[in-house]
Amino acid sequence: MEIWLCNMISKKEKAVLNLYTRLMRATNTVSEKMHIHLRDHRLSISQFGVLEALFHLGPLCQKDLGKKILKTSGNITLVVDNLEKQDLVRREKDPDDRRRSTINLTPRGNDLIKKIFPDHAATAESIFSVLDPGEQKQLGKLLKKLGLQKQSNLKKEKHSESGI
Amino acid sequence: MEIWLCNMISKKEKAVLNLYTRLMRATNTVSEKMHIHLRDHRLSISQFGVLEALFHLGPLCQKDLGKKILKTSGNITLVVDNLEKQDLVRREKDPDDRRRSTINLTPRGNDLIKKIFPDHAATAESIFSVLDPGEQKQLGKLLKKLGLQKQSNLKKEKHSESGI
DNA sequence: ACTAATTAGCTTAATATTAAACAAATTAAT
DNA sequence: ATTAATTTGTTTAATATTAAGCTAATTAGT
Repeated sequence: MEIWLCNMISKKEKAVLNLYTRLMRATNTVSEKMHIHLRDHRLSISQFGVLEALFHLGPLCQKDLGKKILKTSGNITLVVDNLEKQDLVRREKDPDDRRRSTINLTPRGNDLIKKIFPDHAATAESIFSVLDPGEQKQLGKLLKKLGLQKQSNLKKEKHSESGI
Repeated sequence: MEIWLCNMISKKEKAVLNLYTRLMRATNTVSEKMHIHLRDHRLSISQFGVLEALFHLGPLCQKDLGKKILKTSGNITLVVDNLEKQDLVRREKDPDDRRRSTINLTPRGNDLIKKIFPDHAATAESIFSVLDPGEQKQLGKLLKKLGLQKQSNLKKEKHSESGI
């Protein structure tokens, strides 16, 4: 069962692939759980991400929202469209730069996110409670290192926004 | 900017949300990089996952493939359909259980995965090389703990009163 | 044997996501 | 000032994904 590995990849690469798998599985587990309570409010993860970002950071343009929730601009257009249909956010033309619109929470959107955010936080705490505080801190440190890598390490990128 | 946190969530919850964000960002960074070289072969991550699973584990039924690459059964049906169209895998009726079909790699599929797998492994190694071996081991341990949690920790109902 | 429950896979409908091409507005270069 | 390059957001087309419901096949309980 393991013989094929010998002539294709090194032991080191095998260990790293295992690590990759674990990262994907952990993320999958966590995302699924985080998604459960959002479904009760008919919010996708992206929609929640937008509401949360606006709630925490105040009004943002779509570009910044995209950077925040790690989605493409076309996707943000749709997410904001759908949130606008539900009267949770409102586009407002930026007078200083007429390419931009500023996305604002409506009172309804503000109420909603204020209402469900504590649940969101409690869910996250419950999920990560399998790790003790020291482990959580350590995990955070390692994930930060991993997430901060720049695309330029490998191949070319499409739109290199600095923050991600 | 931080005042709102005080009366909504605890410091502990805030730390955990930060950890959650880092997990998502790290996964996003890693996935994007892993995806780059697959695009050159016109494979989605799911498609590659199926080929890789078959390559490593031998023929599998769709249920097992779903467990392996963490996708729903309906999705597996489509992924296998598309791979079959490209003559990379082949469904074979299981004579012992006629509900099942066994998914096999075709020679073409076998050649492809054999050809691109080393690149895949090398990419993974490059991505995770920002962590030293000790850190990688530690990260693996923590992610395993996180990924192994069972749904039963939280609420497991699929749809609540609202029905969606 | 008969019925009920479960399982595997498929289908359908709705949504999500991306990539690519595009228009309009802004900024930089000369 | 005029042109070229960049940026922001939208549109479009293709694919991905899930949830829910469905059929057929199998298994378990009686």
